[in-house]
Amino acid sequence: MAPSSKVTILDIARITGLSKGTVDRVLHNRGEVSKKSYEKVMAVIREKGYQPNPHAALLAKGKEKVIALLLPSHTKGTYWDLATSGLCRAEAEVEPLGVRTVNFSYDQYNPLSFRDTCRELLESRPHGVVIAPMYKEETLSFTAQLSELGIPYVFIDSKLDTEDYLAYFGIPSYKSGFLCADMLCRREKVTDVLIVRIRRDKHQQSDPTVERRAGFLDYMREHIPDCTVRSLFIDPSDAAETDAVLEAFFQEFPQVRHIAMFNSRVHLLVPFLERHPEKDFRLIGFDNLEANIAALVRGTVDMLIAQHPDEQVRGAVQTLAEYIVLHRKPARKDNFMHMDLLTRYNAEDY
Amino acid sequence: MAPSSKVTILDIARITGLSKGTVDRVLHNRGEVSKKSYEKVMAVIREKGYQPNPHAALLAKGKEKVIALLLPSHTKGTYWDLATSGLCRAEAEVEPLGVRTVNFSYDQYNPLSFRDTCRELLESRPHGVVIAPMYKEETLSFTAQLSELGIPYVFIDSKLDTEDYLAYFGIPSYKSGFLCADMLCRREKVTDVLIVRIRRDKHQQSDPTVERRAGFLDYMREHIPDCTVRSLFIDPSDAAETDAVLEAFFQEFPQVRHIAMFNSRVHLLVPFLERHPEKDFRLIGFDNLEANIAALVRGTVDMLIAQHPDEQVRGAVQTLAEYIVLHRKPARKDNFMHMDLLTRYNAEDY
DNA sequence: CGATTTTCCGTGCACGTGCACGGAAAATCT
DNA sequence: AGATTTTCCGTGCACGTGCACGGAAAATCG
Repeated sequence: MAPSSKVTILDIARITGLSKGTVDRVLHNRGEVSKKSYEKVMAVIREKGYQPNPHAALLAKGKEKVIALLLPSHTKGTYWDLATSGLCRAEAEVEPLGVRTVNFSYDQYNPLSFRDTCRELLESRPHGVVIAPMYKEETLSFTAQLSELGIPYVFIDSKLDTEDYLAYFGIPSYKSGFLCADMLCRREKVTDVLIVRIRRDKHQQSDPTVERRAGFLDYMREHIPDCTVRSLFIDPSDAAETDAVLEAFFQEFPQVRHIAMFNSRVHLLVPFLERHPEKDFRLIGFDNLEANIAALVRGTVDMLIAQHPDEQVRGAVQTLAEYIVLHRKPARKDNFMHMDLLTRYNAEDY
Repeated sequence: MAPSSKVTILDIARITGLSKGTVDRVLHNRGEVSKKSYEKVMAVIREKGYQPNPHAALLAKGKEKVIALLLPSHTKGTYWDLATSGLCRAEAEVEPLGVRTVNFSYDQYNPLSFRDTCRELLESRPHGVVIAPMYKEETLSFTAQLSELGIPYVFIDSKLDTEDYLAYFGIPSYKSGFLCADMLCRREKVTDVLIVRIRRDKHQQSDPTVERRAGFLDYMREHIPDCTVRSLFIDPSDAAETDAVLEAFFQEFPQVRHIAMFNSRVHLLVPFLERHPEKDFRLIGFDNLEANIAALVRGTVDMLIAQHPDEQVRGAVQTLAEYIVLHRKPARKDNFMHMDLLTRYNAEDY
C-alpha cells in the first residue's frame, strides 16, 4: 500500500485485530498497552503511514490553542506597529486550525515592564510563545521557564543562543549593515560619513543595531579605508535637542554629506535635513515606517532597508500553530528574511 | 449576546424550535423550507452571528477540493521554476483545509499548447483556477468559460481586464521599468544605454515586459532626456548568435556601458560580459534565477529586480482556498507585490 | 484455592456538520 | 368525503478522533 493519507485509526484497529481505543493509546503513547500490542500497532503504522486527520482531532477536543506574543508595545507609527498587519493575516490563517493569539506588550525602554509582562504571560499558560527579545538576561530566564513547562517558542527580530527555540524569523543583522554601507557608497566618492545613533538605556543588550554597525564599519574598512566615520547621539524624545546637535555638528563638519542610521528613527532627522536642502544630504536608514516612507518619496531620505516585521510575525505564528496543532516541525530553524531595499520608486506598494 | 463563534446549528435549532435539518436547509438555501421558518432562522442568525465550524464541515463531507494551476512549464532554472517553492508552501498551508493542487503546464511559446491545456483543465472540473495569462484572446475565452461554470479564478504575473477575477497577484509592470531606470542611472552620469530584448513569437500579447520598457523610457525622457537609448534583439535559444550580436554591437558603440533587460534572461549576457571585464559594464535586469544570482554575486550583474513568483503563487492558492472552503472573500482584489532590489549583498537569503 | 489487585483493552459517547430518508401536515384533486 | 399529491420538516447516520468508564484477563496475595 502506498502511504496514502486515507488510513484511519479504525483501519489500523481492524488490521491489528485490536480496538480503536488501544490504537489511540499507542498513538498518544499514554501507556496502558502491552508490549505485544504496542509493537503490532507500530508496525502497521510504519508500513501504512498513518496521518491523523486534523479536522477530526480539532473537532473532538474542541478547545482552542492559544499563542502568546511578547512584543514591545506598538504605538501607532512606530516600528512594531508595522507588525500589526502581519498579525492580522496570521490570525486569519491560523483560525481554521483552532488557534488564537493573545498580545502581551511591554515598554521596550523599561526592563521591569518586560519582567512583569513575562510573569503575566506565563500565568496564562499559552500553548506557544512568540518573542522579540530586548533584554538578554531576562529573556534567557524566561525561555528557561518556557522550556521547563514544555511550551515551544519562536524568536523574531533578533535571537539568543538558547538551543531549544523552535524557529527564528529575522534579517541577518551584520549583513544588513554591510548592505547599508554599500548602498550609501557605491558609485560615489565618499570621504566622510556620519552615523547617527540613539542614546538609550544601557540595559538593552539584545539590540540588532550593534551588529549592523559592525557590518557597516567592516565594509568601510574593506572598501573605503581612507573614509572618515563620525558618530553622533540623539535623544528620540527630544526633537529640539536633536536639531541643536545636528546644527552644531554640521557647523563643525560642513563637508559631511552622507548619513547612516541603523534603526527606524530616520524620520527624526528629516526636519533638519529639509531645512538644508542646499547641502544635498544622502541619508540611508532602516524600516518602512510611514514617516520614513513619506520622507523617502519626497526625496529627503535616499534609501531604506526594510525588514518587514509583519512577515516575521506571520511566519512565526504560522510555524508555531502548525507545530502545536499538526505537530509539524518547521522546515528551517533559522529563517533569514529578505532585506528589502526601498527607494522612492518602489516604496508605495509597501 | 456577542456574536461569538460558539453558536452551532443545534443552538439555532433549539432557539427557533425547529430541527437542525431545517436550519441546515436554510444555511445552504436549498429550498424545502416555508417562508415563516426561513425568516425565523435568518433572524436568529443575524442576531447571534452564526459561524460554521470548518472542521466539522470538512470532516462531514470529506471530499477534498482541488485548485488547478495553469502556468508555463517550469523547466529547472527558468523563471517559473522559482514558483515551485511557493507552491510547496502553499500546498502545505491549504492541506489542512482539505485542498489539493493540480498542475497544468503549457509551452509558453506555443499558443496551441495553451489552448489544449485549457481544455484539459476544464474537463477536470476543478473548484478554482490560478492563471498566468500569456495569450490574451485565448485567456479571455478561457475565463469566460470558467465564469459560466461558476469556477473562481485568480490571475498572477499579469492580468487581463475581465471583471470577475477573484484576485490578482503581481508587480506593477510600468513602475518596475521606472525603478529599473532609476537604479541604473542614479548617481551616475549616463549618456548611452542599451536595452537587450528577446526575439519572440508575435503571438504573445500579454507580456509585462512591454510595460516595463515603457516605464523605463519614460524615466529616461523625464530625467536624462539627452541620453541615447539603443535596442538589440537576441535569440534565447542560440548562445553563439547572442555572443556575435553583442560583439558586433559593442564594436560599433564602444562607449556604451549601461545595459538593461526587462526579463529574466539576464544570464544570457553573462558569458560575453565576463569576457570583457575591462569594459566595466553595468547590467540590470529582472528575477532571481539561480544563474542570475550567481552572476550578481560575482559582480557581473549589477542589480536585479525580483518579483517573487513564489509569493504570488502562494498568495493566489491561499486566497482561492479560503474562498472555496470558508467562503472568505479576499481583502484586496489587486495585490501588488514588492519589487525587491537585489544586490550582491542581499541576494543570498533569496 | 479463592480473594484481591494490577494490567490491559473494548465500548460508547461527544464534537458540529452534511445529507438521505421517510413521514406528518397541508393542499389539491376526484 | 376520501384519495392523492405537494410542501415541509424531523430523525438518524456518517465523518475520524479524543477520552472516560467499566470490565475481562492476568498477576499477586492470603
